[in-house]
Amino acid sequence: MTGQNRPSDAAPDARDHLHGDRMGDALSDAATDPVEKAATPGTSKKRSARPSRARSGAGARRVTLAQVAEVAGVSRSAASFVLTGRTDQRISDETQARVRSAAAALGYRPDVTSQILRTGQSGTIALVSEFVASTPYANRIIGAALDQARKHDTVMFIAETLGEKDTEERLLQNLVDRRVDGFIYASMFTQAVTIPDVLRGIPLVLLNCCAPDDRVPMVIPDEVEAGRAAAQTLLQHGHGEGIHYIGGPTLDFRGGPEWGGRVGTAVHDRLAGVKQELAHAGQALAGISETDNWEPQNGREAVATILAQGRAPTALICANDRLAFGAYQALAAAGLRIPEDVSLVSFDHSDLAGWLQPSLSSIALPHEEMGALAVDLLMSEKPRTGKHAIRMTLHQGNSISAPHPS
Amino acid sequence: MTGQNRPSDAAPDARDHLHGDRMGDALSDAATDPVEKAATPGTSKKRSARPSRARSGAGARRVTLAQVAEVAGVSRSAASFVLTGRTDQRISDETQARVRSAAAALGYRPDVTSQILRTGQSGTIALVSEFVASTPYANRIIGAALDQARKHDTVMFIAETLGEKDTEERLLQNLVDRRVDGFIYASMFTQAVTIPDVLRGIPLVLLNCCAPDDRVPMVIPDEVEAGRAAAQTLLQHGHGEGIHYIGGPTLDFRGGPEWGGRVGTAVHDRLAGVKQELAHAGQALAGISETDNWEPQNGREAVATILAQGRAPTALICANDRLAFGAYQALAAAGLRIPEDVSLVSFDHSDLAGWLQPSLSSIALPHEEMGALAVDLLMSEKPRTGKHAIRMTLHQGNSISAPHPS
DNA sequence: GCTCAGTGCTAACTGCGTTTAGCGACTCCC
DNA sequence: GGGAGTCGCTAAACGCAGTTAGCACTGAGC
Repeated sequence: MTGQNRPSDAAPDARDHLHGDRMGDALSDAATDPVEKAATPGTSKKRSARPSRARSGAGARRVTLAQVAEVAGVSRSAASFVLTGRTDQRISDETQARVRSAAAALGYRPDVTSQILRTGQSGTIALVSEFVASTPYANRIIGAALDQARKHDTVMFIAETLGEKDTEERLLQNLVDRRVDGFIYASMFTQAVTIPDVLRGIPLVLLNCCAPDDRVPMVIPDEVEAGRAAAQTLLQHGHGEGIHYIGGPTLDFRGGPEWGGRVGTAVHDRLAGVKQELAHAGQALAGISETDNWEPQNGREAVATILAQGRAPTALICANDRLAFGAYQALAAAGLRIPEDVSLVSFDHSDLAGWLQPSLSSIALPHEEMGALAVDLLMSEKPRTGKHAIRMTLHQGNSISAPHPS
Repeated sequence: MTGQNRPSDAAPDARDHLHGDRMGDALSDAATDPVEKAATPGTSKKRSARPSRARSGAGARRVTLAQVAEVAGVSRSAASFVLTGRTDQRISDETQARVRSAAAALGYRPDVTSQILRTGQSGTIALVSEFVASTPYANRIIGAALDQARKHDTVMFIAETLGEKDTEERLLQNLVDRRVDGFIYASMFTQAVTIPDVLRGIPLVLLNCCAPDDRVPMVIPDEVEAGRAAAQTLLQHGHGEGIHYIGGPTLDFRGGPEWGGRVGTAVHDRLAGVKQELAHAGQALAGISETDNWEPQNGREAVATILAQGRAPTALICANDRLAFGAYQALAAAGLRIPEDVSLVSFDHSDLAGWLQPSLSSIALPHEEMGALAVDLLMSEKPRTGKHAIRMTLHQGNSISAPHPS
């Protein structure tokens, strides 16, 4: 990364470095190595002999506080007091004006690194997840969180671990080293997590995941309520005996077997809510199709199996939109119409729900709301701790009607 | 963000700059809470080799280089030389070993902020984009880039501007202030961009976008080649006269009218490649359906219109998978079978392609490859500048067959 | 004439790792 | 034995802003 790839060939700057690997070399023998190579690119052996002719172009300007002070004819301290707005220090209005205009004239920007070094605070937060940014399922969490951070006038970084503990450790340590002031620890799908040790002692909000520690605010979708809503809308349309559930409670995802259908997961809670609501109306599911995964293929297979077994259901509740997509395909293949022959309701309300024909009634995963709330909680002085269950709301499509009189 | 939301109820940490009684806290705390304490360890004068509470827990308070040096019985300079692996400095093997074991014993981690302040380098890169992380279209760019960065032993941050110039400016400035060593400036969809001034003078790679400046490496998909491949596969299956293109050249997206169908965009190049290949075989498109957008609805409407006009095409080339999805729906509604009656080929090879039945033949947008290459270029000493066109490869589905003998 | 409070500012130190200049001790060589 | 060279290390400066202790001065009050 030396420098052919510069938009400006004018000015080599201090960033020039070669990729020797300093820390790595130094400590490679220490197997237990606590001082792991902090990915510090080396300046070691042949440090570029380039004179750091420093600033020239626009990007390189580094006006220091000392320069501002000099121009304003005051001490650095005074300049600092003015620019940091310290009201407990007495600086005459006239001097304040001089400092401010000097700063403006020089285009002074405080050096963030020094500020961090001195204050221990960076004024930034980070959203750390395994796969939220790098997969197409929960991205809107990110957009909403960024948007909210902007409203709080805070810069938010996104960091992604790709699910590897080792990477996570390094990444978090690096962020902590950079004095990130607070963390949002997010998960692509709702699950239980262990709070990494590195984060202890730093403001934290869990997003779409939960931990046993009740002192941490956790933002999760209210899946039970969502399940109830799904059942309710079908009941309201007159369905009752012929409701079949696809998705099932045994889904393993990545959480390992012990995670499977535990309380607090989409897998468990959506179904639990459905059952509750039906029971409340004196009904019960006609059947449950457990699927290994929640992709269209699984939906197709499940529906095909159900249909092969005889009586077609009057309605299907699918654990997510992709399963529902598969159901659409299988129903079409069997010559059954939606919603005339079979009604469908699903969860997530992804783009897919709007793409299908007829459009799919789906209960939205409130990713936007969750992302925004997580930021609000992190930024608040005294956040309410524990679980914050966000309501999942039904987005009506055209996939539900009264049951076909059979 | 003061700190009720702490997983650790241990009181103040370095982040609460209560500089008044910090020391007191640190000491009393060392007594009561051996685990992690935030406050800066006493200004060190007397206290010699404190017990190696090592890296207990994690918020474990910063061990400084001075402490390592003291334990090892050398000066800070010597310790620094050893730990940074400066081979030009003469330190005996024995001293080196002492320093290293002291560092290990204390769980020393260099303070990144100080390193940056002194060296002007942070050992990190950043991927900045408008909507790559926050929308579900190009996420795999991120996963691949992260993965590659990890292979280079470098931490990569992700930053997202949400398309606002103002936010972008602040974000980039912030990252530059933090001495990010290099940038990948990425776009959700292929487009021309203006390189922000802040980035001048800093290693840069453009990803999925391009700029007039030839000194910058740019990674873009080879859309013309992709268009040719799409046409070619249809020609090979015997199609010729009845090929219809959906997507059109007038798509505006967000680029403004002057951007529309410009060379170097998916909008323009895919179609251009198709035309080239057909012309080469002495053929031409039977028709082009320009659509305002590239969503399923647009595909449905386009196909409905084509069918209403009379002769059904033998094959459709759709500018992306979502358009193709709409085409599937419209063809099904018209009772036409895929591929028996109409063949389909499309671009992007998103998940959707695999979900459809029959599976959709689609030419992959090489997001993984692009993300990885961008990182490689950024990390390389002397990257090849200018455009790097990445091959888009056809993923065969079951949506193409020989044309129906009409 | 002297204290006292308030005003307006500055010198000096802090954070922490990196880097330069250079010092004492020893060896080598003519 | 005197100069040069090497080895192994240290003191001190440096990067930059934030923070504390305190100084010089003015005007009021007794």
